[in-house]
Amino acid sequence: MGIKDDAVEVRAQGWRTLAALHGNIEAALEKALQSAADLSVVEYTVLDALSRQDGWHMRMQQLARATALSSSATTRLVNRLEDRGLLTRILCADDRRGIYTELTEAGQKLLLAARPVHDETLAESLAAAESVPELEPLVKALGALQGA
Amino acid sequence: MGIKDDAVEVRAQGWRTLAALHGNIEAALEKALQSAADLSVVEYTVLDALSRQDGWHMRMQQLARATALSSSATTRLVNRLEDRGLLTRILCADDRRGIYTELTEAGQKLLLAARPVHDETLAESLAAAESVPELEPLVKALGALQGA
DNA sequence: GCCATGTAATTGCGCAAGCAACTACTTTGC
DNA sequence: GCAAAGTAGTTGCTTGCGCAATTACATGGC
Repeated sequence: MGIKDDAVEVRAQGWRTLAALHGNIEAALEKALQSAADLSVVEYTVLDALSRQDGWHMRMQQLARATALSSSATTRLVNRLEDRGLLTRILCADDRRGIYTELTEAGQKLLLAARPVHDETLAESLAAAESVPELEPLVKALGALQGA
Repeated sequence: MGIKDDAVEVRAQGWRTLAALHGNIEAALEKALQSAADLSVVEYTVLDALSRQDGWHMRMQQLARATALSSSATTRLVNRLEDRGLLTRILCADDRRGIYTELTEAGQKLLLAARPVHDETLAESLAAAESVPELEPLVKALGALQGA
């Protein structure tokens, strides 16, 4: 076991920890958002990303990147949200291939209702993870990212 | 904006970063493992978890927890791997409801072939993420977890 | 011993994801 | 100008997931 092998093992361990924490948080958010606002995590992510965007509109590809989804999945995700009246498609004037998505009133309203649930659930999940020995260091590190 | 509101925003930002990094790594691993060993990330996770277990066997529920999957998904995941001859089901003697899964020779062999690919891809993904300003601090923090 | 309750794993079903093929539009090269 | 190559978004198809119901076994109360 040389230094190099250790580094490999440290990375693998770090990745497992990251995946575990991610899974925990996502599952908790999924459940909470589903029951509070009938939104999945990605759906919330879209609404949230749109609301934090200047002008409140984004192109499909930006959305795909923001959600780490394929473009086909993004299309159908936007379809679902549009069918529910939470956002609208707007054709790009300058590039007629492109499509902007924009939050509707209803979308903003739902997001405002969902955000506290999201934030609280996130806080709870992180707190819970902090009492899991395996996850605790990563949670601390996460909190220290911007926190000073 | 009080201190409390800042904390909320820091957590949300941290979560987005975590999710983004997780997504990047998972996508890269998915592609690499798929083409190198015809394994998905969860499938690799199962083989790897089994190999790092004393006696090389785990119960379905442990596997479900290790992979952050539902029990039904775990059943089908084990089915797939069993059909390919990579692991076998073994009935528990002491609790006849329980089922142990155990790596076969072929499973161990495939894992040994896949592991270098996994580790290299992980290293590359982390290196790539380090040059993304948003992700860089988290990658550093991850490396520092066990790394000293 | 026996019934009620609880737990382990599996199966039916609906849904959302990715890939590949396609359409529509834009840009590049000549 | 116009053909060739590139880019944005959508659709058909397959696959894997979670939830809820089910089967098989274990455990506690009496």
